[in-house]
Parts: sequence; C-alpha cells; structure tokens
Amino acid sequence: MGVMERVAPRRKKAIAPVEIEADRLLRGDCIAEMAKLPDACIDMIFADPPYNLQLGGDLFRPEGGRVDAVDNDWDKFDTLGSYDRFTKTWLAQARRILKPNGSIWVIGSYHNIFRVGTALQDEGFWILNDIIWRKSNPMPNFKGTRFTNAHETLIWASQGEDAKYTFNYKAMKTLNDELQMRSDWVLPICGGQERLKRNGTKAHPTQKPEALLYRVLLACTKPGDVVLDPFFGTGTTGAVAKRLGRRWIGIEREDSYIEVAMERIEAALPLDESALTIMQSAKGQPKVAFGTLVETGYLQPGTELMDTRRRWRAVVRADGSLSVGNDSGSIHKMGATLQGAPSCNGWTFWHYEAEGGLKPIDALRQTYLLANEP
Amino acid sequence: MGVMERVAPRRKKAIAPVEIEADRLLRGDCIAEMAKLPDACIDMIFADPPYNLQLGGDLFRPEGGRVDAVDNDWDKFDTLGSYDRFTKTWLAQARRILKPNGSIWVIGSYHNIFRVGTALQDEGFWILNDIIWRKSNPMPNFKGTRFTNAHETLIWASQGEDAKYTFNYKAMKTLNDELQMRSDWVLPICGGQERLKRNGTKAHPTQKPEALLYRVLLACTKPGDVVLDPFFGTGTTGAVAKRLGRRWIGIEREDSYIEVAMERIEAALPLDESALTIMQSAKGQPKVAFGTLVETGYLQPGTELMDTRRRWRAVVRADGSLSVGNDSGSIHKMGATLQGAPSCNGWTFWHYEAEGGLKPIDALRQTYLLANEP
DNA sequence: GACTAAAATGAATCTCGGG
DNA sequence: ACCCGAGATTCATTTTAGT
Repeated sequence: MGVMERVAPRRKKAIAPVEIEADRLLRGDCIAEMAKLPDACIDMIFADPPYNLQLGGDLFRPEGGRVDAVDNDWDKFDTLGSYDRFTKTWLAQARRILKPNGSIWVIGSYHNIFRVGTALQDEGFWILNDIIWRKSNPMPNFKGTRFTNAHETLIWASQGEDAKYTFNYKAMKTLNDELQMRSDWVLPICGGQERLKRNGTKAHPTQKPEALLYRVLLACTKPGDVVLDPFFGTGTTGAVAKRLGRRWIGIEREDSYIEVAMERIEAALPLDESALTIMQSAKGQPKVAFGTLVETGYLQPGTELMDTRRRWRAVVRADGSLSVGNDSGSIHKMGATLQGAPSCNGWTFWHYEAEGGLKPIDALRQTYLLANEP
Repeated sequence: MGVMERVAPRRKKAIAPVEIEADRLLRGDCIAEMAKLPDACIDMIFADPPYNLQLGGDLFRPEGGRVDAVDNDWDKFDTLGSYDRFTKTWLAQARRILKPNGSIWVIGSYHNIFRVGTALQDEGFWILNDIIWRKSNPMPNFKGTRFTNAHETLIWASQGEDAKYTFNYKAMKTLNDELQMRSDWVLPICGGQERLKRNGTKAHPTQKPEALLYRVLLACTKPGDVVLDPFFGTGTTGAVAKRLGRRWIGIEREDSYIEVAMERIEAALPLDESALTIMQSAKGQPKVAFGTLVETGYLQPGTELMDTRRRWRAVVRADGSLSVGNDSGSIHKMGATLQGAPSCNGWTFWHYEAEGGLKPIDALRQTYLLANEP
C-alpha cells in the first residue's frame, strides 16, 4: 500500500436522498451493478467481501498479467495491490450510493480486514466501532500451531466525521438485558437447520448467521430503510431484512447462490408490527416540557423538589421554572448550577415527596405520557 | 473461504542470529535507537505504538466529572499519511533487527490498528493471528452514541509465510483449563494496586495490564529470549519479562516514564517455576441475555409468554423486551411491574406454551447454553 | 477496626436543533 | 458557518469517606 496521503473526499453540496425500488436481486458483478444505481439511494450497506482474489480480483490484474510463482516480490505486490484496488473501487461506489446519513458495515478476518479498514478510512468513511463477532463454537486449530481463530471483525462506519447515522441505542441496551451493548458480540456460527444445503453439501462456504444480521439491522436501520448487500451470497441479509420490515437490494453473480437466496427469502416470514416495535431512545420520543406537567396539574406550583439525598431543594414556579433562593431557571440548569457540573438531567436529578419516599419527576412524565399519548 | 494468495517471504541469504546485551533501557526515539542495533538480534518484539486517537473537545460523564483523556503530544499526528509513514519506518527497523524465526506483536484500537495491519503485510510480515483483548471492565459510552468500545486488538506476525516462530501450544492449553487458547482473551484493564502512580495521578495514561504481557510472553518466547519493546512506557514488558525469566530491551524517550519503569523493574521478582501456574484469569461464567434467545431464533418475536397460572400475558418484541398493553420493558421489569413487586426473576416467572404444557423461559436458556458454550 | 455509602476512574474519535 | 440552550447519558472496580 505505501504512504498514500489521506484523501478525504468531501461532498461539495448536499445531496438529496433518492427513493429506489427495493426487495430485489441484481444479477452481476457488484461494482458494475452498483455503478448503475443513483447517488444517495441506500440507507445502509452490509458487505461480506471475498478475500481470495479468484472471486474478486481478476479485473484488477495488470493487462495480460499472470502470477509468476517464482518471482515472489512481484507476486506479493501484485496480490495485495490487486486486492486493495478491488476494495477501493467497490468502496467508492458504496460511498456514492449511500445516503449522507447512511452507514456501512463490512465483515472480514485478519486476512483482509486491515486492508478494508485502511481503505475505508482513505475513502473518507469515519469508523464508528469495530465489532468482534466472538464465535461460541469455532473450528479448532487442528495442528496446534496458533491460537484458535475464534472471531471475525466487523467495521461500522459513517460517511464522515460530522455525518449523522442511525443507532438504536435503547433497542441495543434492551437486547442486552439493560446494559449497554458492547463491541464484542458472542454468537454461534451458522449451522444446524439454519445452514442452507444443496445436494447434501453446504450451499455457500461462508454463510453468516441470521442472528448477526439481526443485531446489525436492528441497531442501525429503521423500518422501511433500504439495505444493500453487494456480496449477497445466499441472502442472509435479505432474509433478515424481510423479517425485520426493512427493504433490501442484493447483488450476486453466482446463479447457484441466487437460486438458493430467492427461495430462502420467499419463505421468510415478516414479523408483525407489534413485535417489531423497539424501545425508543428518549431522543425522538414525544417530548414533554416540564412546564406541561405544571400547567396540566400533575405538579402544583409551590411544590418542593429535592435530590435523592435531600442536599438541595427547589420550588416549582407557575411558569415551569425552579427557584432556589434568589436564583431560578430550568430543571436542568438549576441542577447543574447547584452541583457545579457542566450539565445535568433535571428529570432524574429532581425528586418529589410521594407515598413511600422520594420519586423522580421523570416518573410523572411517564405517567403523563401513558395518559396522554396514543 | 479461501485464503489470500501466497505472499512470499524472501531473504536473500540466511542471517545469523546475533547475541546482544539485554536487560537495559535505551533512552531516545525508537526509530533512531533501533537503527543502532544489529540485524537479527531480537527474539520477539512487543509494540504498543501511539493510537492516533484524534479526540475532540472535553467529554463529560453523566454525573458531571470530566474524562481524563489521552491528550499527550506523542499521540498527535497531522494526517493519516504521516501516521502511516511513522508506522512503516519503525516496522522496517523492527523487521531488520528481528531474528528470522522471531515474531512481532502490535496492539492497537480501531483508530490505528487497520493502518498497522496493512503496514505489517506491506513490509512482508506474515500475520499468524489477530487477538482480541476483551476488557471485562471497559469505560462505558457515556452519551449512548455507539457500542461500548470494550476491546483492543493485537496482531501477531512472523517474518514471512514460511518462517518458523515460537508458539508454546501446550502452555497456552494448560493456562486455559486444557482447552485450546482462543483468539479472544478476557482480561481486566490495568487498575488498582497494579496501576502506577506519580504524585497521586497515573504515571502513564495507557499502562497495559501485566496479565496481557504475561500471556503474550508465555506463548511466544522461551526462557532467556530477548524481548524488545520500542514503546516501553512504564515498562510492563520489562517487568513481566524479568518475572518470566526472559531478557528485555526497552526504548523510551520520556524521562518521567523511564524513571518509573526502572524502579518498577528493579522491584519485580522472578517467579519460581511452581508459581508459574497461578496466573489464571478466566473468571466470569457464561451469561445469556434474554435478547440473545430472540436474535438466535430460540424464541420468536411475537411469542406470547405468561406466568404459571396464566394470570398475566406478555408479547416478546424484536429487541428482547416484553410488551403488556401499552407498557414494555425487560422480562424482569415487566414481571415486577405486573405483580407490584420490587423485583422479579423474569427467567422463572415467564413461561411459554410447549408440548406438554408451560415451560419457563429459563429452560430455553439452558438449551442455548448446552448448544453454544464450549 | 469493621462495615457501608459515596466518590473516583479507565486509549473515547461521545448531542442536537433552531436562530 | 457559529452560538446557545434544552435535554439525554454510565459499567465495573477500587479507593476514600463516614458511621
């Protein structure tokens, strides 16, 4: 690769997202097929690129070039260089068709993931996390010459440092028993009934488990979003997208995989809407102003509020501000001021006297929402 | 899947390994100091280079405190290109002074590890494994914007595809309760008594845990081998090398770190052989989140759950929460809410309809564990 | 001292929308 | 583009303060 300067392509002007026909499979080479799609039409890309050049690199060999097994220096340069050119080319297309607020996931192993990560950064993508898929049942290292290769790596990236992206924080936290979802995911490999077979042998050598795609799509897309998988294979991405109420576009050039994929997706059942509803992060929920609680009578002006340890006290005023001595302000501002902190969530900081002890004013907001929201 | 095409090692002629004076610290820039060392004199290199974190402004914790971030000059690079040049230069020196049968370890995070991995391959190193250090107690993501960054990555590489290297397979298997050591290692971050302090504050912002170096050195060196750490810091590598009867060379340019390191290594005691077996750190029993059962298909979203007497019913949602009417939450929270109890073990409270009657969802968890834990 | 509650802290690319 | 204010946000562990 060498010492290429970082070239961070920046979009000159805002690009309007484009609606596109989805739930379909494009037969052909992923670079050629992506090239036919319009700019900014995809909400998320999930890619599981090949890392042997038999599949991906042929196009990028020098004209008439043939690998000479003897000339090792040239072979090495050509091999890594070809793979890098292949990666750079499909990533450039991916970047073009991805919406400004979209994000991309790429999965790989140590054979190729460092090339991919470097190319992502060089193209201007901004890495948000690297995720470790920790396999609960990996294949052992039979010869005992290395550590058991028990994981694969996924990279999650946005369009740039300041780009927005979808992250369903609360849904992930819920999925993980009310603890933040971490960057290491323990999931079994794809086997058993889930593993697709053709004539008794596995239909695809690297079929990914649906549970992996389930978590990726649940975390980073909204219902109705369009998900593109440029290396579709047997269509795990499509099947899970359908199940989760997302739309999908797959690109694949092997007829045998396409056949299996379409059959599989046809048979997949969408979850009904109630099951699809995910825990909303507080961001995006209908907002309730503290003043609303006062004017609707949930909290009387004059009520005294305090922190859990009754160290500070404030009085609710008719306009929804709090007063402490001669000072007054919002629930957040007063909480921050009293603690000498840069910020404070007033909803959880302030409490009111209730039967059985102090309760946070956030409980009142929940009560209000239950009674007043559809 | 296939492996990337052969990348060949090439040494024009055999280089005779050289004996060198060890157990000493070289004060200065790592590239300049390595340049002074002869060819093929080092058995193993462990490197913890700057990560190039590119942090923005201050980050505040929810309770108000400020995160003490890495803001040292040694972690600042103008561009990705300048970081790549730095990496390529020190790796070229590392490769030169490393014996033909030696190996190299480099640790990093997603900020830099893809650059490092690419540079290693470009220099001709042959990656043997990537190892995931899964932190048992990482710092959370305070703002809820991404997945908790709960791991770091290490790359282990030999001089070339056909090069030999040291791997103490049996020692690793023993250390791991007679199971092959995997590529993911669960270890706590460095804190408590082990964390070196100066004037009450941490002596180095990124001190690595000794348990990590212990496993690396035990796996890939023999007693008496010379280990080089070009980014010595406060000398974790030297201290563990001394403990394990390996020799060490450290390179460091910050006087304050050097002072602490020398004092520390002076105080380190070599282990006698019987003590070598003590360092076990595989604590933590398998824990399964309810959401895992949903995303792995053990339980379908939409499934109805109920208590033994069918008094209460709830529906499983896609993110692993339960919904009852308009309310929703974790299996534990919903169980508690419905009963008006302060807490509830959702695993035993909730049941699903199965052949022969209701079964607790805990039975599914047991099934999952039997199938997926080694 | 013993026990309990509170505070501190770790390689972190950590808000968002309106004016 | 910047500025400002409302509002959302944390896990495991160790150390210190308090009873």
